[in-house]
Amino acid sequence: MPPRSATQPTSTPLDATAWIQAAFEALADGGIDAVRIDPLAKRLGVTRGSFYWHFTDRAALHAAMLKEWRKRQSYQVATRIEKQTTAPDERLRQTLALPHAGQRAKRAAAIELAIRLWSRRDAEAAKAVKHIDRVRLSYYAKLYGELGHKPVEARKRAFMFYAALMAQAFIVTDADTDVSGELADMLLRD
Amino acid sequence: MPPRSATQPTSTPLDATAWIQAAFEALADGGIDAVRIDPLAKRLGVTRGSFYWHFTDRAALHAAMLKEWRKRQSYQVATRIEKQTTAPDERLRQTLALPHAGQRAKRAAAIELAIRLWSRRDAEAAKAVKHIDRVRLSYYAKLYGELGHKPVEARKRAFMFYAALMAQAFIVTDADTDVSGELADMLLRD
DNA sequence: ACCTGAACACCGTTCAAGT
DNA sequence: ACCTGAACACCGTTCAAGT
Repeated sequence: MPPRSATQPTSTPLDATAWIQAAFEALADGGIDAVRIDPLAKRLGVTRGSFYWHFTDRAALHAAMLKEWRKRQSYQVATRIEKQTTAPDERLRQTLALPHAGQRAKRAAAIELAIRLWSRRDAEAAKAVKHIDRVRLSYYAKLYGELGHKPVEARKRAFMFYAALMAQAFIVTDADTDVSGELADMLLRD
Repeated sequence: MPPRSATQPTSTPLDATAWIQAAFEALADGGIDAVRIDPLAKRLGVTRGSFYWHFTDRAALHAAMLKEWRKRQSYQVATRIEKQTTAPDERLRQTLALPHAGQRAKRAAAIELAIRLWSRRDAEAAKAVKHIDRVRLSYYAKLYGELGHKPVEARKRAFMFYAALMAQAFIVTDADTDVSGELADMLLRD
């Protein structure tokens, strides 16, 4: 049994976290249907049976994934940017630049997409997506508010901003045609 | 092998129709996830393998089900009522009374619900639902138009009418508290 | 505390062989 | 034309037994 590398040095006992991490890997690769216990076990270098020490069943893993995603996204939306700069328009610009941070961003986009697909057939996933959308939109609206826009206008702009952000993450584009700068100018003018 | 009764006298060779019919039975009972080849085969009194003479795979069965549903619903929306009466308001009243036609109606409602659930995670199912919704709404709007309402108003009323029809079919209610009459009065006044 | 191994159950799919 | 039977593959779940 060779694997178990990306997660642990070489054969420390696994914990639930390792399974969740592997699950996100599979999710990014093949969507929620690819999150199957048997392949995950192989990937982690353990047997199928060991999964059941950490989770009661597959549904429990799914629930844990959603919880983790909610946590990560709620944290990221503001904190990562807040630390780097304080001007609201700079925060918006930097948020818009995030999808270009290479491999990490690609994986994040894949997970984002997979969860949104999943949410079409799973009520819990749908709840998580709805929640995160609300969190993000509120944050962007807050920033636009700080730029002097009235609440209704700020909400509208926040929506357009979010749409642009999504589009950037999901639409396939050549690396050399990065338009995030122009996009930012557009979304921030007036 | 005893079964194969509801469909055929006693052991005529099956055709695709028999599988589709059994599939709808399973759909009404347990949703799209209950439409599995193995249980269907048992229900039909044949082996799993025979399925593959009629369909290339499970997806083909799903596609056939949607095609059949579209056909049936497109036909039913108008034809069944058109034959019985000619006055538009009477047609609306009779449409509203349909969900009370006992066992048949219950099964239809179950299928309707199952397909709508399914449509949340299946693009083809979603297309079928969208199409049928359009067909139904157009028909109701046409009837309201014949009652003298202007197009926009007719569309609004058609929507409310459709909503009421759905609600009647899906909301669990005591048999003795049939409100379809009052509903019809409300939806047809002015 | 964490995992193996083996077993069971349930299915989708394929296909040669039957009638 | 329609179906059987057997095989294969892939998984979820359980659980006694190991360390």
